[in-house]
Amino acid sequence: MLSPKLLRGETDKVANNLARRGHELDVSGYKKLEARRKALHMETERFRNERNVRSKSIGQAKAKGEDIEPLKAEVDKLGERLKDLEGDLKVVTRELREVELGLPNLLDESVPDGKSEEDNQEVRVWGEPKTFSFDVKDHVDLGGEQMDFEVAAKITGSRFVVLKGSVARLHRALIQFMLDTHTQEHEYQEVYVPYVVHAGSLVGTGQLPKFAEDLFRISHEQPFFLIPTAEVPVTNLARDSIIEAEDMPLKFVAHTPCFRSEAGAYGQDTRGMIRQHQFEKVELVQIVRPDASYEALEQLTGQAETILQRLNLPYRTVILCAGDTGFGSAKTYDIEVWLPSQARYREISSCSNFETFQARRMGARWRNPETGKAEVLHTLNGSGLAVGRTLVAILENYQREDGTVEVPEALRGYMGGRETL
RNA sequence: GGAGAGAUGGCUGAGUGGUCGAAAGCGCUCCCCUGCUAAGGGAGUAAGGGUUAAAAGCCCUUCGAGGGUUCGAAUCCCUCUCUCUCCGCCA
Repeated sequence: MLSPKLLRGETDKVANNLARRGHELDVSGYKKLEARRKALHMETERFRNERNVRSKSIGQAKAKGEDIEPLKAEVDKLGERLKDLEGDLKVVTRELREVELGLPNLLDESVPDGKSEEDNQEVRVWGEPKTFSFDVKDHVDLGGEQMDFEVAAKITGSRFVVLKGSVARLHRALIQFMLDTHTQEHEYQEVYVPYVVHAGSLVGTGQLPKFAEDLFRISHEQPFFLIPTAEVPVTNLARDSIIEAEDMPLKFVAHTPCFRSEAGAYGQDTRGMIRQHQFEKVELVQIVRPDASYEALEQLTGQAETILQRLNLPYRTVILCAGDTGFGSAKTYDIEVWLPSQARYREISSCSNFETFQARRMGARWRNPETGKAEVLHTLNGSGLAVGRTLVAILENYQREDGTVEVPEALRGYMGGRETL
């Protein structure tokens, strides 16, 4: 959510920034609504004041033993009008909040213009796409019987997978390796969190109210959802709280499954493990002082890249252009790993600075020692990394001519010393 | 699942219809005193919003959430959520 003050005070400026994303803010509609809210608000306050003052005088009159009946009747009438006003104000406030919750974040100045993925800018490239002297197979062929989409479809449906044997173990090894690296070398605290969250948490991180169709909703009575990313429960750790400056930055890493309905992705990446309804991810989250968030974004992105470097997987990092930057993000780097079967880079991590966008929705603040006040903090997150896609990248990049796959050196300790899958 | 207790400011914790945005303590800030591994005294200290060029001041809202009673609710009633204790069940 944007600062209501900023939105009110500099509506046109905000509209211009949002236009870079292709989001059109209805300025006159917003201004009209806001003007109505303000008028109602002031009128309501006036009536409340009147009521409070008079009620107090009734109390005093009663204490003196005076007749208070006529006074009561008078204030009673006032109360009726007040009730109407409060009702109207509530409706308008709710409408306005709906509008505010639907607005994406402001973009950082360093975000390049552009409409789509094609306008993203390469920031750096690491490693070189390996050349193969034979026809490369994709991960589905390489996984063979140990990557079973058919049985998963029987159990559940499309976009699920069953992993077996050494592929299942490699999958688990990747999780361990990522968690160990981030906790031991990058000083993240490992956390275990709920995979089911209520709507408030999703509003906090920005998935709701706008992107409900991307989520799996469970339970009929209570609005519970499966998490689409660990970002939701982990960032919400700071919900409704005030963090002391000396405790910052808070750095959390969590491994969780992620569940996405992938509505609207029909026909995309239907083969293999690239796009699944359920996948594992190791997620990095930082809760930081506002003046430190951009430094933290660079750090966090670099930490995610470390994993690919250790696995010796070629990748590149791009900065997302205005049109491709996610709803809540002010600035996002995507890390893309090289997939030989597709002969192109594919997203494996997305690292974003949300500035105050999520914190404001969540009520997450920190105590600024300079002002002594509780102020809205900044949140960031990034995949470190998407486990399923990392598995895909390993299978494809480490394949041999005979269809076997070499185990990356960094993972052998997690694989009982095996050198081949 | 059954029975009971509770939810108050950064924290602990008083407060059962008006003078309570709320005692006290802790913490924090400032000042005074003191010279020795410290302590003592005083003052201030909830958040959000409106009015303002800004501040002061004034006003509104907020005592888990939502609804209700009342001229007036932290305080009474209803619903919900969460926490704790005991019993039952259980990975």
